Amino acid sequence: MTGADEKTFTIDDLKARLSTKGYKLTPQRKEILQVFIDHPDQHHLSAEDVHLMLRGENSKIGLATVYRSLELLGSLGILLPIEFGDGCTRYELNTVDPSKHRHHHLVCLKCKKVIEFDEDRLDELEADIALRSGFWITNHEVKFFGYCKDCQTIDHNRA
Amino acid sequence: MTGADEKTFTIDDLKARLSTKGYKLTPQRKEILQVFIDHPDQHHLSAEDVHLMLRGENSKIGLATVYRSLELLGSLGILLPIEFGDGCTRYELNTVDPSKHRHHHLVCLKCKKVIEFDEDRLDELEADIALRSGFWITNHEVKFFGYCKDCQTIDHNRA
DNA sequence: TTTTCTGCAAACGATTTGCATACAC
DNA sequence: GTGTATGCAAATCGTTTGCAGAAAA
Repeated sequence: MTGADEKTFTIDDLKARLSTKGYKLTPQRKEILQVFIDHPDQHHLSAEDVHLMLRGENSKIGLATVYRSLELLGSLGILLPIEFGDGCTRYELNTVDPSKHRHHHLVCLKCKKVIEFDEDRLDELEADIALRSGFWITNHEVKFFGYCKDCQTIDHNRA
Repeated sequence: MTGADEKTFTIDDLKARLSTKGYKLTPQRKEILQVFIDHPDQHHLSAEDVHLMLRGENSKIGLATVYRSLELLGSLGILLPIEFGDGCTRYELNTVDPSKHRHHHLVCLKCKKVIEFDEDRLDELEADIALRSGFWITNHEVKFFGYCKDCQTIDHNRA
């Protein structure tokens, strides 16, 4: 559902952004970005997800390094953090063109399944809000909550 | 900014919803709902916020009970959970009319300030998504992230 | 060489849970 | 009375941090 051919970040981009801010290009930071590049289908990776995937590839990276690197890549605008209320912060690869950021998440309250939508109709609203609030808006996030086809049973009150 | 005169839930509503599901109306559950009713200005209360407020009012309620009750009131549709990425789940009082749920949150990435907006333009999009996905959508959540007037300094990369 | 980065383990903070008692129904 | 709810304390889980050694620049 999400366009898989939008331009995202490369290892060279990582190198450039790191050095601009005085950070170093380490193998661990490359490995982590590579995980996101190599798995365009698996967005929404948590620190533990990334850690397990790298360990599975013979990396001996530490979990703390994964946490630190995910936060760093987030602050560099290479990854975007997202919260689905499942108790951990997840990340997805950002796109180079900020106007291409926009997609929605549709979350099933019962099975926790997450579906993505590319479409966005909030640019006008964002402009209004920026104007009225004086905020410099850098991103927005839309989530719809409900029950997917499979989970639409009689009682929706108890998982 | 949020309409303060929209109809929200009362203790009687709580009683009704609890008994429908076989839950008991306890003084603790009443106290907690009352906190939200008594402080329409202070939305976004965390479990610890509620606990401290009640302790300040001579209640001897336990923190675990606050957590359990907030989740219960959430599952009854009386409260709505929200996440602002500050490390804890917060709740706000729901409105009786589900079409009145809609408001946005504008979050400053630097000072963590949260501003609310009533306006919503997503009904049409929600209908589209429901139709295409087969989801039964019960709520949606929109957050804009950026930097408030006070925090618009030169370097936005480090808090 | 100099400073940043890493891995480990311990610390941390929010939330959950086990259990005996207390209470709503 | 009976089963649910509470309070407490201990346990849990995701995440952060201190520190000594390793490695970019």
